[in-house]
Amino acid sequence: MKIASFNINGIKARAEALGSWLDRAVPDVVVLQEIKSIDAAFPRDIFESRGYNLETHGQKSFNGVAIAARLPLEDVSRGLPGDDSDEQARWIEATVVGTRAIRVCGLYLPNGNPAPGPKYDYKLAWMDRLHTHAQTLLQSEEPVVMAGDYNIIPQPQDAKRPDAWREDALFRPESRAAFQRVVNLGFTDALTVCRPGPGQFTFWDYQAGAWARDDGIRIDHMLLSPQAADLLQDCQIDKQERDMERPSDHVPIWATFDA
DNA sequence: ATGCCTCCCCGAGGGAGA
Repeated sequence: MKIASFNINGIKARAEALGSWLDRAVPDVVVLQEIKSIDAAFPRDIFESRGYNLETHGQKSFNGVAIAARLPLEDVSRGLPGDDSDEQARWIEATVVGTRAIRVCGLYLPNGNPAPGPKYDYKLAWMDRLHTHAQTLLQSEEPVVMAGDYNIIPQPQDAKRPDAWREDALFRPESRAAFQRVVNLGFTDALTVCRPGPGQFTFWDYQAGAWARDDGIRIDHMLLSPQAADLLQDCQIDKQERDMERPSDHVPIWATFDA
């Protein structure tokens, strides 16, 4: 089973690039972030014309996540538990059953800039809720994949110029520690297992020729529960998508599983 | 490198992103 994550930075602006990537990558499951659309306006045909089932958790203008699969999406849940007053659409999860059932979570973790400030407080509070929910997911002792835009640069080697990010909400010590606390529950960062080493980026800013200079950061991740890690076959970043017509500023990351 | 783009809203120009 091939599971992919893609921050598309606007579903309406990315219909062509996304469809082209789906035809080449052919993921069995894909989670999307920053759809920037309400559910009713989502161009479902991108997926349904290719035989995918689709569940969206949209929001007007900002944020918004979705999950699509060529198999049925079971037990769909929207929203990260832990704060009923949180109206930002940043979490969706569903179970996909191949030869094994996998609980697939798609997440769009808050950016948090400027830091410090209320947006940074929201990011850290959201990560506390993620930690709590991740514990619940682990208790199932089933394969769980938490994939998405974490807005976290885990290590200095995950940025071309780490010094430029020292004060940024994506790289501040509190941010990285909160990410590490989730990993330390027993999750595996799929890319670091399959493709260890520096310079593997998933985001390049539109500005200042960042892509041309390969001035990127790795902020899109796939965290696997122990039961999912046991099934892991491969994990890669589809870097070439950044060179396509009207690209997102992120590229897809995917992993394959014996399931 | 505290924003040189691009997205969204809409029908101008501001908010948001990372």
